[in-house]
Amino acid sequence: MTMEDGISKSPGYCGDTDGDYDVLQWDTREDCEVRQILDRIADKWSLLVIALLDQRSLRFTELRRRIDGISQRMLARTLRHLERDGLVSRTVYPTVPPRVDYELTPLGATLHHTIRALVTWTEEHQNQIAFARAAYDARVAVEQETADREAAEREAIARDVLAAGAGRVARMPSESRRPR
Amino acid sequence: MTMEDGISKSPGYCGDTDGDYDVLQWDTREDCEVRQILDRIADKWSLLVIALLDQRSLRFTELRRRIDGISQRMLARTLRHLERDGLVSRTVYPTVPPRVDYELTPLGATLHHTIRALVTWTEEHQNQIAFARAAYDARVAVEQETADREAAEREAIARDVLAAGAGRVARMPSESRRPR
DNA sequence: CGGAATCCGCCACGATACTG
DNA sequence: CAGTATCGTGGCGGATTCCG
Repeated sequence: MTMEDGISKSPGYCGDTDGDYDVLQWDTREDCEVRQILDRIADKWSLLVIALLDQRSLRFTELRRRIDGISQRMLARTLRHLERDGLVSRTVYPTVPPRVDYELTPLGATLHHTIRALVTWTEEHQNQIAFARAAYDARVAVEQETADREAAEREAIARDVLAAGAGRVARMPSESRRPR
Repeated sequence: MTMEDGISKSPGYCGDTDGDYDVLQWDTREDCEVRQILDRIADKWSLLVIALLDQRSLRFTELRRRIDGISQRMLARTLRHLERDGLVSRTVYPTVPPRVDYELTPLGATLHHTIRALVTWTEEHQNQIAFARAAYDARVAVEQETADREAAEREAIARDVLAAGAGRVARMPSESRRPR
């Protein structure tokens, strides 16, 4: 049992939830527990699993087939994490072909609403984001191009000066300049 | 310009947002754009930056100091990603000590509510999760222990059998079986 | 079928140093 | 001050194999 990943034995509270927290101090308490939990539930696969488990309980292979990009290792890991966090429950039927069902716990069900909100936001704004990205990329590309041109120009000038400085006549080698 | 990370030039749509999407098919369209955006905004630092930028605009160093765990590299990267996605805007004041302000765009402001919801959920349920984890860990520890004991027992039996077999005729080793 | 264990590539992230 | 460039490393995640 290598334990491989960062499952800490001791939760180690760092700040209680007394309800007196301030939005402006939210950042300070960030790297305690909230951050960790957030990273866990918002990771690559957890969102998917929770979303799929919302309506009905599913078996391991069913989940595997529905998610499609996931490896059995990652699915097992994700499910164990979610089970550990009390978000999904695991029930084993000791039949001849072993069968294991996963379903959302009440706690997991409450999370689902929040997750849906996030996903919905993403869906609703993905075109805006795509547009913003395209604009940004275009702007960067232009800047890059002009920077390249200017750099080439400077280089050509430097070459010219050097050539003129180097002994003898040396006619303008500016012909070697490569406009792009 | 190494481009280092996965900033793809071409967005590459894979499913339009025609409003006719079904919750049950949400999983299938997962690995297209939504997943990518989700990973971006829910990553380790973006949430923090957006949360901090909610009320007022901040300079680079101000953000750096407030987040505290972050390296200048990650902050720069995060800010550029958010800028690219059109969630924060960057304004440069060409003063003698250069000054750069970051603030949320309207789009970024809309995201803030959703993020707050997620964080709030986490804050409200972190004790439940901690409890579930403790219970899970305890259960696993117990199972682990019993498994170890049984393994040791089996090993002892195996040793007995081998010793009996090595020593000539070997009387029925079934006596060494430990009924449980 | 439902995993656990092992090996391994790769890249995300952090620390450091340099630029404008 | 506000970054970029370079390097080193831990761990995430995939492929494979074995077990109950």
